[in-house]
This record gives sequence, C-alpha cells and structure tokens, in this order.
Amino acid sequence: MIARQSQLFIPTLREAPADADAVSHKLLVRGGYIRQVSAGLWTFMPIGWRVQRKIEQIIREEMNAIGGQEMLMPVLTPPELWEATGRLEIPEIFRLKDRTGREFILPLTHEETVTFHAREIQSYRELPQLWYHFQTKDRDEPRPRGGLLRVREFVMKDGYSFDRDEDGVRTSFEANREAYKRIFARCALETYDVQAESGIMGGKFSIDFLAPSGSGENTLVRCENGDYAGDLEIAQAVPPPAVLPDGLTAPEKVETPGVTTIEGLAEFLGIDQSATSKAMPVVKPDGALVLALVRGDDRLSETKLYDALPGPSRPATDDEIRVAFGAGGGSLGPVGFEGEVVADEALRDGQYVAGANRDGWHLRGVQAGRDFEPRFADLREPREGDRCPECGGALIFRTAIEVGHIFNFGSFYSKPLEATFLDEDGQEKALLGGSYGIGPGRVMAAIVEQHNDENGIVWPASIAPYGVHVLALHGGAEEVLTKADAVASTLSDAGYEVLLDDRDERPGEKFADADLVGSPLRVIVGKKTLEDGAVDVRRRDGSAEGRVAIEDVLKWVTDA
RNA sequence: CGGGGCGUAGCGCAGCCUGGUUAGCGCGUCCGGCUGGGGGCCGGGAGGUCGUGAGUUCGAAUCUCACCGCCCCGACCA
Repeated sequence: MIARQSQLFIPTLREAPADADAVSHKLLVRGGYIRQVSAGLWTFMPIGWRVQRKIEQIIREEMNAIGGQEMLMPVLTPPELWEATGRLEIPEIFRLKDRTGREFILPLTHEETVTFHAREIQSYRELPQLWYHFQTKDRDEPRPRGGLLRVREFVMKDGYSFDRDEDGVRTSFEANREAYKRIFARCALETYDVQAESGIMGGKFSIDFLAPSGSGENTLVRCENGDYAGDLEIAQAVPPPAVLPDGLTAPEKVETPGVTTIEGLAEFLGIDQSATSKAMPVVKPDGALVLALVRGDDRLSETKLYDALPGPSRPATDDEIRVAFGAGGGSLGPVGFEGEVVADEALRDGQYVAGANRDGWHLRGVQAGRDFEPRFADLREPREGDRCPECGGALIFRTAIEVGHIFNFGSFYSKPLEATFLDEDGQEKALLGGSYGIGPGRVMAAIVEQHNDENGIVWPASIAPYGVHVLALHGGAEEVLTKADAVASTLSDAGYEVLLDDRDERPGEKFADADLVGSPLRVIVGKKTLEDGAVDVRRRDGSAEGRVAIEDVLKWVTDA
C-alpha cells in the first residue's frame, strides 16, 4: 500500500504555535502529528497515531519477550479498591458519578485493579506472573505543560509482576529493567536508568529512565566517566571542599547586625559561603520541630529531607521559630537548640559559622559533635561543580524527561487487598509485586527532543510514520507522476512503508513538508534527473545524499 | 494555589497607551492564469460575536470590573 499524500490529512504548519516552548511541542504540531484540544489534552492526528502505534509495538514485543501477557483493564474504577490501599485521597484523581449517584474514579494507574485480579492466584505454582496493558490514564494535573511532556490524559503501558519471594521479585524487576533498556534502544532514545524516589507509590525501590532533552521536568546528574548517574532529587555528589578559616577551641559570639542571609553573612565576616551553615526549621506531622542543617553554599533537597526524617514536613512558621529558638530566621543555629538536629554529611568535619539563636548574632567555630550532637544524613542538592561519588570525576547536569519508571512495591497493594497465595510450605503469604510504566506519548516527545534539526523532526527508522518519503516533483507532468508512482510501488512491494507526495504543490513546499514530517529516507523523482533515468536520494539526517539510477532505488533504500 | 504574560479570520501578528465611518497585514484557503528542484508570481473572491458578561460614554477591539480560556515560572508531580 502506498500512502498518497494528496488524499491524507497531514496538516503541516509553516509557523509554530505561539504558545509552544518545547522543541517537541513545536515540531510535533508543525509536522501535523498532534493537535491540542484543551490544556493537557491532545489528539494524535493520523501520522502521530502511526508513530504512537510503532512505539507501542516495540514495547509489546519486548514485554512479550520476557513473558508479559497483554490484557486490558477498564478505566472506570470503583473507589473501594483505592479506599483499601489508602490512595483514594490523592488529589490528582478524577472522580465522577453514574446516574444513580454511585461513585467512580479514573485511576492514575492500575495497581489496585490488577491486584484485584491477582486475588485469583492461589498457589506458588502459578508464580511468577507478568501482566500488562496499554490503557488511558487520566490525571487531574495542576499544571499540564510542554505539549506531550505533561498531560492530563494519556495512554500508558503499565505492567505488573507478581512473585512469591524477594528473589523472584528481583528477577522480575531486572527482566523488566533490561526490557526497558532494549525498548529505548530500539527507539533510538538515549536514556539512563537511575535510582528514583517512589513518591506516592508506596514502593521500596524504584528506577527512573531519564532521557536527556532540551526540555523536561527532571534533572539528570551524570558522571563524565559514566561511573554514576542519578536524578537530581536524590543524586549523591561530592561538594567542593569548604574554605574554612582557622579553628577555634570553642564557639565565639560575633555581632552581625542586620545580617539575615548567607550572602550577607559571608560578606560581613569576609569568609567563603562554604564556611557558614544554613539552618532550616521544619515541623514533622507529629508536631515535632526539627532543625535541618546544610552548608551555607548548599541547597536543602526536600526529597532527601523527606527520606531522612522520614516523612512529610513543612517549614516552621515565624511564630514557631520564635518560640523554639528565641530568635528569628537568619539567626538560627544548632547550638543550644533542644530538639533534633539533622545535619548534612558535608558538616561532619570542620568548624562553621552558625546562627546564635539571638537576633543579630552568630557563632564562629561551631563544630558538630563538640558543640551539638546532630544526626547526619545526605541532605544537600547536588550542584554544578560537584564531583562524582564513585570516581571523583566531573558531574554533568542535564534536563531530562522521565520516560519510564519501574517499582518494586512489595506487598503494599496485596496486603490491603488480600491478594495472597499458598506457598510450598503450606503458608498463606502476600503476593510481592512490581509495576512497570512507560508513556508512549512521552517517549515520542523525547525522541523528537533528541532527533531534530532546524527544519523538523528526524525520525529513527524504527518509529517513523513512513520509512520512505517519495517526492514527485511533477509540476503537472503526468509522466513524472507515473514514474514516482512506479518507484513507490517497487518500494512498497518490497515491504517498505511509503509516503508518496503526489500533491500538486511546488517543490519548495514538498521539501519543507518532507523535512517537517521527517521520514528517514527520501526519494526525489523529478524531470531534471529523470532524463538520465535517475532519481535523487537522501537521508533525512543528512548523512547521505546522491543520485541513483531509477532501477537501483530499492537497492539504495535497502542499504541505507 | 501564588507570580508573570497572552486572548483580534484557519495560523502568525498589528491596531489598544491617546475611544470616533465599512477593523488591518502576512501566510493559508477558494476561482482564473503564469510557473515548476527549497514555502514562486499576477488578478479576483470568501472568511472576524475583536474570549464572555457587566459597566463608563453620544460612541468601546481600545477605558473599568468580574469571569473564562491558554502559555511560562513556582508549588505540585508514578
């Protein structure tokens, strides 16, 4: 089958929509791949859907290859399942009612539903299981953005494994991890699998797949030598050494009138910011006030603080600070504070300037372990200039898109939903689960972010909507169109997906549209070369360009 | 939810500050013609509740208020 462009709907645009920012957003819209219906709601136009289906097919093949069984679970979900796991209160859940007033939710993902089905697993003899589906997810995102990067409704491939023990879980998890690597490799997507935070998934352990990109919501921290990679939120990194003045035998009060910022403090005392400490009082859910302490030139990572406490906390109010410290923000410090102090590892050794818990005063020479007893934890957010924790090499920071996330969630869902099995020893045990998600739409956006030039998308062959784009520069000449048709037929018969631009348009427009659509291979049939019985051919990425005899086109395409 | 920006023809924009006949431009689109290897040219045409509502005014795209929508930053976030 030849796809004749004169009959297809590929609404390309000369200009990008004014409100587009991300490259993938601009190019997918300009290329006629997607259209916005409302904030975070997108239609995949015909060629966009072709691309999505190709990505899905690659995922499907790799999931099947590790024993995945495709199924389909409904979107509309009874809230009872989510009530049981305690996830019903998540604000991103869309809720609705039927005509009788019965409530339903649109699930963010399908752990509850799949675990509901896993209750039919009776025996260890049935384990392990790996199930997956491609299904619509709806999320009441507070802020959709960046075209396909963050949307309110999207199709996700979510897979779920069930195992009898930790060994099995590890095996399933690693099988999926390797499958994901193969999937992204086949999509020509550069990704890094990094340890991630589990968030609301209740998981014990999770891995993010981050694709470096011009726009994205994550920051990938990667060692120049390839020894380490992590998401900025939880990445470990070695800060540059602090520039410390000479030590003191005991803390020494120094008056610092009106100084309430680290910059101001360092300047006032004539020291480096790294020689100061920054105190952030937070309140835990139980009401306890904890002082988090990082080096003055560092930023506190909220994710790491969450892990260290552990649990959610909020910044203390001015009143709470006044009561606990007897001083206001800007003059706070660990010395003399009665509550718990959690200090960043960077403060383990050396003496730092800290707030004196008296407005307008600080302490010089404050030393952990001597002047106060903190609990140490990694609290700092990595920054440019840090070194790799493995090899000491330079760290590279890049914005990235999270294209996949895999979790080991243990019995988080199976316990409340009572999904158990009878083990070999006759004991009833909770199933151990993992979940594995990929958003094909995000993958599409990430591929475009990584494969484009100033003229449009440069699709990898594996997911291009059409592998070969034949341009008929006929200018109304019937014989050129006939030849182009014959070339397209030859390729099509050989198994290639061919898009034939048989429209009555000028050459410039056809070239521009072909660049936007981005098929990896292009064959140009025009009067100019036809006189010599030849056509021009070129790869979209510019790596090859030339002229071949018309009977050699199939050979060129096959070799390219 | 906080901060900022925008809303005028299918797309991209001007006009608004300083209110005044039929609201403009480019592209696209339709008809005719010339063209035909990187968005070509000539001629003719169609297409707009100026986001919505209220108000000020003799008169509102333009000034005021409210609301809605969209984008960006933050909060948030499998």
